This record gives sequence, structure tokens and C-alpha cells, in this order.
Amino acid sequence: MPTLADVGRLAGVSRGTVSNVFNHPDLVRADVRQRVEAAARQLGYDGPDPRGRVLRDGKFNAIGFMPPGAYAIADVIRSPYMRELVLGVSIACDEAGATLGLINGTDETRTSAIREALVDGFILGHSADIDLITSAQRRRLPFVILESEAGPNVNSIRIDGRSGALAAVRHLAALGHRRFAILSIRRTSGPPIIHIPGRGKGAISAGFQLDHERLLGFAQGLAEVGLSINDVPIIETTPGEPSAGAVVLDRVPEATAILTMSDWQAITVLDEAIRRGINIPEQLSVVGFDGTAESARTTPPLTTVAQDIARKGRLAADMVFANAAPKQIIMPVELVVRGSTARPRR
Amino acid sequence: MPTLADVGRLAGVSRGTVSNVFNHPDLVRADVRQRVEAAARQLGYDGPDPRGRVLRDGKFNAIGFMPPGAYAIADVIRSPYMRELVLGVSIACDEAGATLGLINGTDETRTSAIREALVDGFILGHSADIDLITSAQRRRLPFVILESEAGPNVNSIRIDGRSGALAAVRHLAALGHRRFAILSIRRTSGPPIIHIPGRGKGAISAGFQLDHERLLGFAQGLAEVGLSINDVPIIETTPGEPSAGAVVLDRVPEATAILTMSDWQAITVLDEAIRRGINIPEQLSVVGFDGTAESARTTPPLTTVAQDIARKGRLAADMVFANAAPKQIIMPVELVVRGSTARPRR
DNA sequence: GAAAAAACTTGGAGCGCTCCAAAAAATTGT
DNA sequence: ACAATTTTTTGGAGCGCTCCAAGTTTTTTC
Repeated sequence: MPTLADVGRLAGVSRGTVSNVFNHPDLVRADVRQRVEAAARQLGYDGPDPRGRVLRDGKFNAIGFMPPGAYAIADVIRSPYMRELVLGVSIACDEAGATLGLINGTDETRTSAIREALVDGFILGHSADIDLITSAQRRRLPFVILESEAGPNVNSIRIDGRSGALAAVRHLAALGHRRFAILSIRRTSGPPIIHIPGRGKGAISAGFQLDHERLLGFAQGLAEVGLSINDVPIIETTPGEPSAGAVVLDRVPEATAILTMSDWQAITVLDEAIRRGINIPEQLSVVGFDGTAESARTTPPLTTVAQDIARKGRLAADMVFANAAPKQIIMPVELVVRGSTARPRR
Repeated sequence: MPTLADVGRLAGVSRGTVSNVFNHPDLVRADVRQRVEAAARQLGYDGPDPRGRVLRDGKFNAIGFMPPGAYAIADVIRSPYMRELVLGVSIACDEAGATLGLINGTDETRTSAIREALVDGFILGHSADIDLITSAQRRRLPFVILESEAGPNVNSIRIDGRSGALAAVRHLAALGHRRFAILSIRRTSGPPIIHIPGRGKGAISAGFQLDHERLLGFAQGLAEVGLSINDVPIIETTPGEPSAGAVVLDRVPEATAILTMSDWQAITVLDEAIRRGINIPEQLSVVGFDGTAESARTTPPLTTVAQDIARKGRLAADMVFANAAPKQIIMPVELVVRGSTARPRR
């Protein structure tokens, strides 16, 4: 491949002038410019190689999105939540004229993927993994962590999960519900983990990582009507687990209301209820979490704790582009009451 | 920022050895390795800077997706069709461990975006733009064009649009339809263009660019029942035009069947029909194109010419990764008959 | 214990570019 | 016509890395 120098040689000018022809044409006299352009054409030179520029300038004109934990980048497109998040990021990229890189990384390669990503900054999907954060900091590029606090020196954005969870419980409690089940998120891979108080499995204690906050909200709401979260069955399922609904209906048939941590989980409950002939909301109330577009289209439409997901993505990308002093943003959530919740049957 | 050389100096070894410690640790004696690692830690050196590697090796470990014409990268996430396509691409990237770059480019910056994209190859969304193709060829990287032929030296993948269109017309004709309208795609921006034979607007002639093939299929099917496409009203709307349905219902109220070039267009017809109290399929049959996931979920579910969109994306990415001799692939389509078509009312 | 073999380390070359201060050329003013 | 000014062009420096052939050290073999 020809280089700047080759073109310069043919046109009888220096490398610097050829560079200017492509990057600052106004600095070059018209006749010289034309000579250089002719030489470039003759050699099939199509402009400066970006690799050289990247080394010299250190800029990639790209930001990276690294999906959370066990997500492949295909899952970013598949998951309604991730997709909406990335939509927000991509809007910011469009405005900035930057490329959006979806960074690939398995559990083992994630830290090296961060070390090597060809980006000017990045967004880490929901991830409390301290190694990743350390890696990110070492890279000395602007980055933002989503749904995970990492101290005052790290950009982070998360929703006010506690308030959202509290609002969900209050809504159900006000309707008269007293028998609950909780679908929580399992952060390691594997089958659903079942915590059923007083049935040999022992009460839950802690270790719910990221989702702790939502549990706190649930606990507070339950306490307000005299219940303890320690007496509520909790089932943890991985984010994409399709059997979540079936497991909760099997294991906690007496519940009149199911609290979840994602619309996806709630939708599995809806689907399974239809399969079993359980009417929602007459026989069972279900509350989702996130307010994805999907949640409005289910039958019945889902009552859910909505957040502005796309806006979160936008804000994250804007923080990366701004590259300013670290900020921690907590975004509000809003309980959207739709058709999946009602008074419990007498 | 410290470099390989700094670490080498501190550890008392050469650059090459430090590089080996990070890239080929097995080649380095254990005690030396530890000394180097200690030095790196002390200096806060976190591994070789990818910029240097990129210049040296010329590899980015990434492929780029450049959306068609007037699409911003956010539209790639928004459009069900593009999203499914990119899903296929992302699956291939996951397997290859590569980053997927969504390349940003307005009409003016698209060629330079291609020239500068930090990727090892790319996929050009539907685009017949000759300049873009020339740009892509100059880059001398593997690339694939979607839904656009560019000769035997260029990788391309497209569906057999003509057969699909033919199948759609035959289906409707077999049901007894004889009064058609066609929703075609306008490839420039602007309001719908309306071609209504014998009403002053003149019959259509040509210039339907990319969509010509589907029109050929429609024409053939119409000819089989003694009709000429020159007598069928054709309305061209831009890909995201929300009024497509309204325009066709306004301008061709006598049609009993509407042929479209995308599920999106068909869905606008469905929506507008509901608004006007027109029953589908009893009063009006509608056929979509593409078979997006959405098309199965409308009310009624859409009869559509389905293609395997995700597979197309996968194939495209695989061709880029393979970097083999240019191929032109034509993918089959399949008419999926669902609820939006029926016999016309007597 | 010396020679042969194996294991490890070195440093030069080169990847292609852009910035910048200084030099050269062209233009302006008197 | 020459000095002063403005416009253009130059080429050195340096970005950080990896490969590789050659050199050095260590281990093995007899």
C-alpha cells in the first residue's frame, strides 16, 4: 500500500504537505494541491491510513459498550432492556459522530477486552465486578458504570431501585395483598435458587449483590403492613431464565401477588399463568420492573416500575464524551399501574 | 503513561522481553517474568497500548456495520429489520470474539467514515451508492454489500425479491383479488410519491432503483392474471414514513389488496384501517415484506414475504471474517400466509 | 568438564501518521 | 528595487508496539 511519503515523492513535495492536502487543504496552494491529488490518484492512495493517525493522535472517535456479566453482544440486541439502553447510547453517538463499538468479552477475556478496546471511553453494563472496574481505571479513559456504585471517583448511573420497589409493594398492599412472592435475580449462572421461609430452606440473609437495594425497598414496604421480608419466599433466577414463572407458581401457589426485578421475569409469570388457566389480575397480581416497551404490550399490560432506559444510555454516553469530573447519578423511577394488578380475591 | 521501554528499563530487560511477558509469557523465564511484572505494577503499566499494536499489526479485531442511506446508528436499533440483521452480525462477532462497530456517517461523511473506520472489514447496509462501493474497494478490506448487486468482484447478499413479490401476487390473485395497490419504497427523502395511472399522474416507467426487482415480480404476477402493472397505482414512501397507510387508503380506496415492500408499510396500513373501521382481511387484504418478528404479532398477523434476516447478517459477517474470493449470494424467501389476506368481498 | 543442544533475551527495523518550529517562497508596501 | 509581511512548505521528532534474526545464557549429554 502506498503511504504519504510515496505520494509526496511522486508529487515532489514533503510528507507534511501531502498530509495537509488531506487534512487541511486550505493550507496548501491550489496548484500544489492538484499535483498531490493527481499523484495520489495515480498511486491509488485513498487518504491517510487511520492506523498511523491513531498512534499519533491517540483518538479513536469511538466509544465502547461492554455488556454486563454473561451477556454476549448478541444478547444486547436481543434483550429489550439492553436494546433500549444501547439505543440511548447510539443517539448520543450519532450526535457526536462517533462509532459505537459493542465490545465482546467472555468472563475470562473481559478485562483484557477492556485493556485493548479501540475506543476513547466506554460504558460498563451492569456490573459490580471489582476487577473490571480496576481494569477500566487503569486504562485511564473516561468510563461509566451502570447500576453499580463504585465510589466517588467513578462515574456511575443507577436508578433509585429502592423507591421503585417500595412503590410496588405499597401499591399491592393498598390493594389488599398480604401474600407475596419475590422473583429476584441470580447473578451467577445456574438454576433458580429458592428461599422459602420455614420450609427447610432457611430464611434469606444477604448476598443479593446488585439487587440488594430493591430488596430493601420491598422489605420496607412489607414492614409498613406488618410483614417481614424474611417470611416472604424469594426465588432467584438468572436474567434470561425462562422457567422463572413456572418455578414461582409451583413453589409459592398461595401468593396473591408476585414482585419481580424485571419485566422479563414478570412476563414469564404472565405466560405461565395463561398456560395454567390462572387469570391475571383477578387471581394473581404481577408487577414488573424496568418499564420496557414490551411491558405495555403484554396481555394484560404489565404494572411495572418504569425507568427511562434510553435516557440512561444517553446520559452515560454523554458523560463519556464530556470526560469531566466523576459524577454519580441516581435516576428516578415511576410506578406505572396497568392491567396486571388488582385487588386479591376474597 | 509508561511504555514497554519504561518497564524494561526498570526491570533491567529489553522492550522485547517485556512485550513477551504480556504476549507470550511462556517464552520468558519465570524469575524474569516476575521481575518484569513487579516493575509493571510499580509503574502502573497495564499492558501494551493497543495503539502501538494496531499500527504494527494492522489488525483491529473488529468489523463494522454501516447502515444504509439515511439511517443513523440509532435507527439500526430502532428498526426491527435492521435490528434483526445486526443480531445476525453480532452472533458471528461473538463467535469470532470480535468487536462490532456501528459506524456513524451522514450522507456527506459516509465515504470518509469508510476510509477511516477502525475495522478489519465491514458490511454495507442496503445501498446501491456507487461512491460508497468505490470507497470500500479502495480500503482494500473485505466487505459485503447487502441487497445490492455490484458485480462479480464484490461480495453481496440479497434476497430473491422477485420470486417473493411474485408469490405474493399469486396468492392474492388465487384468492380472487383483481384491484391492487402497491406501496413501494422511496429512496430519496421527501413526501410520498404517487403514481396513479389515468389520473393525470402518468404511468410509472422505471427508476425504482433497488426495488425494481420486487416490482418485476409484482408485474409478472399481475400479468399472469391479465393485468398490467402500468395500470396499478403505486405509491412510494420513505422507509419510516408513518402516513404510508393513510396515503394509500386515501388515494386508492377501490383496492381490495395492498402489496407492500416492507412489514412496516403493511403495519401502517393495518393501523390506518383500524382507525377507519375497515376490517382486515374481510374488506382489505394486505401483504408485508421481510417477515420481521413484528409481523407475527400484529392484529391480524401479517401475511408476508419472509426472509431469514438474522441469517443474512450472519452470512455477511462470516464472509467478512472469511475474507475469501468474492461471492454473490441470493437467499430464498417464503410467503408466509397469516391472517391479513382473504378472499375479496363480492 | 567440554561440547552440543536447548532455552531465553536482545535490539534494530519498521508500521504511517501529524504536529510544529523554522525555512522558503510569494506578496505587499513604499 | 528592496524590506517587511504574509503565505506555504519542510523535515525532524515521536507516538508504542511486535517481529525476527542473531546473540547470549542455561541445560543436557557424553
